Amino acid sequence: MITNMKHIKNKLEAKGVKPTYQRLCVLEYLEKNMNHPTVEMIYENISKRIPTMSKTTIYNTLNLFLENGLLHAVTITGTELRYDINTSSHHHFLCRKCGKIVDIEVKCPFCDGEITQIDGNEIEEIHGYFKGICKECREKNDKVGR
Amino acid sequence: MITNMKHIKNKLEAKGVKPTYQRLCVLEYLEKNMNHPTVEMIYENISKRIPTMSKTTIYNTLNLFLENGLLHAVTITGTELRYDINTSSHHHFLCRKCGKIVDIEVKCPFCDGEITQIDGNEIEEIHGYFKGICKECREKNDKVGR
DNA sequence: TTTCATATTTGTAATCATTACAGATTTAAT
DNA sequence: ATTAAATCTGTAATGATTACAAATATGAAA
Ligand SMILES: [Mn+2]
Ligand SMILES: [Mn+2]
Ligand SMILES: [Zn+2]
Ligand SMILES: [Zn+2]
Repeated sequence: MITNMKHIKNKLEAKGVKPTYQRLCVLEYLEKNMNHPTVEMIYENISKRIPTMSKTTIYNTLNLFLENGLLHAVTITGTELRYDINTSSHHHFLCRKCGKIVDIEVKCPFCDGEITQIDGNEIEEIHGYFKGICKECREKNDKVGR
Repeated sequence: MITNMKHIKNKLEAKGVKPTYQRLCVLEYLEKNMNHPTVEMIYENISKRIPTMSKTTIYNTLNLFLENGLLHAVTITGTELRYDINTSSHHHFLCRKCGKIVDIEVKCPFCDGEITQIDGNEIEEIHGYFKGICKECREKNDKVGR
């Protein structure tokens, strides 16, 4: 995947978002790190290079991106929002050991977008996620011999 | 459904939780109001009858109930936890108009408990919910003629 | 190029849900 | 009645997010 600045800039302009320096930085981070980061993670990374970057700007930028469909917010840990540059319909897995969130591709009957109603309720968004122990944490445990 | 105090008391004792007055009140509220309430909703209701009830006790009690499997927490709005006395495997629908959360019975291949792994990740919990406009809000809109 | 209105960024204060904590009260055994 | 443990209460602290106002940058008009 190409994540150069030109591509980032085009993506912003295609959505009618003015490509400021701060916005380019945030979008670049999201494209390079597809880890469903927290605001804190984004801020920590960017502020190392740009010490003047304000955390409020991260919040403002992410909310702007949300409004313009550049990303999705993931409510899963319960304590904070996670941001997802992958806006296609997919599910998630949260590891209770290492806290990692990974994408899950499931053939869910609702993800196809064919079903638009349930019990008379009109569906606009579908959210699905699993909690448990991720593959890496399981393998790590096996090595220790538990 | 029978929701008298005797039944409530038995349910607590069956899980090894000492049936104090405050705990009985909280569990009674949850059984009578299966609306996936917030802490605030529970507190507002109970504190009317028992003005001495502390909000901290509501939190403590709900966390105790969670530990003992008396209820489930639902992470769906992103701003606060909702509590669910229905501990069977089911999904939810959140109305973006009225904020109501209702149970959804879906025949999801994961809810059966047959699938225990995805991509090597061990599944312990399954969470699914939909967002949109609930049946009642849609009908209300139709009446107005929109 | 100056001028000036507008958009953006920044830092701090406020908000809100939740947890931490310590003192008061209740419970239950001696 | 004593007393230790459990529970409850009120307040303070925490942490994520938003509100807000001042500072800065942008971009068009003069
Ligand atoms: Mn994702
Ligand atoms: Mn439910
Ligand atoms: Zn893990
Ligand atoms: Zn509704």
